[in-house]
Amino acid sequence: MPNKPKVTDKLRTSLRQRGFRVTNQRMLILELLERSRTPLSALEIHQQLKMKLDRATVYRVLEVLEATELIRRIDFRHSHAHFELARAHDHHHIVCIKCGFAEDIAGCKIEGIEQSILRKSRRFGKIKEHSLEFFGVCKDCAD
Amino acid sequence: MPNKPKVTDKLRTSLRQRGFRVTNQRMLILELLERSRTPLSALEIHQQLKMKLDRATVYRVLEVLEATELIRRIDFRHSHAHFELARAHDHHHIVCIKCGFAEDIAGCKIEGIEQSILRKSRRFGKIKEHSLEFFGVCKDCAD
DNA sequence: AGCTTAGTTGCGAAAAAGTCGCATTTAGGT
DNA sequence: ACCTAAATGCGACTTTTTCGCAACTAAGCT
Repeated sequence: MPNKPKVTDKLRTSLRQRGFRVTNQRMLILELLERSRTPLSALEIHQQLKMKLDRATVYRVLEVLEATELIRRIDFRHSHAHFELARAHDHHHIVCIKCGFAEDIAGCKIEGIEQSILRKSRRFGKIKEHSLEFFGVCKDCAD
Repeated sequence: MPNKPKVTDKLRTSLRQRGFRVTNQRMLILELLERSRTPLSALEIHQQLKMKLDRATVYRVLEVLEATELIRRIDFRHSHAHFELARAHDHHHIVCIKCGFAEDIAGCKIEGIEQSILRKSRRFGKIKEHSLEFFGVCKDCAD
């Protein structure tokens, strides 16, 4: 009975606020990322939505969604970016340097230190985002 | 009178320990990264050492130097990787999302929490590295 | 509901980033 | 000095990302 369509509502307001339009392609990608348990690459997004949108559009949509802070870009050191829905910034990732397996780490360890960083920086006045990833060896790959 | 050639000495031992050879190309890249005040991309490294080594070699050397933990890979969200000398892990970075300018942040905020992460993880037994980058807006780009 | 138009998309091309196979060269042990 | 496995250069190639432009469409206006 209560609200199901949370992400798409947020999409509407976030995009409109900044003069962006609400399009099918943007919906599709955002919903896909919402459903996904793991961060997805541009290629994975394109493959899962094949025939629905163009590869170039995937990149352009991801750019807009990132700019509106609806999604977040993540670096797994795989030579291509991954993206995930920007829920509350409440987790980080740990990635296996051998097999690439990635797992969430619950809890954000960073909030609170951003102010002290800005106080010390000569050149920066604002922090909008951060990324914290750990790289290790998963138990399957341990020798 | 005391030791000047620190990094190259470390290169010798680190490489030899793992059965890698000490080559000119590996020296050149490591020394370049040592001299550089900022992390460099593969392209920048290749350009600065042009005529001394091939583009493919740059990537292969970077892979080896990263594996031996002599250098570290950094993600500035620029769709290509950057690399810096792995001194003590004593700093992070802050990157302007508008102009790309990057600055060091002194002091590592992470050491100490890695153990608690491993205790909670089902799949990981070892953390070898982490990356912590902040993304904000530098004063020149503030509107 | 139709008109308008600026924002978006698809398409094709291309740039940028990274990888691979193979012949040649070289580090480092004997 | 010789031998051999490791590393490099070269060229081709794949993957990842970006771009220009014509066609399409969201959303404001009447």
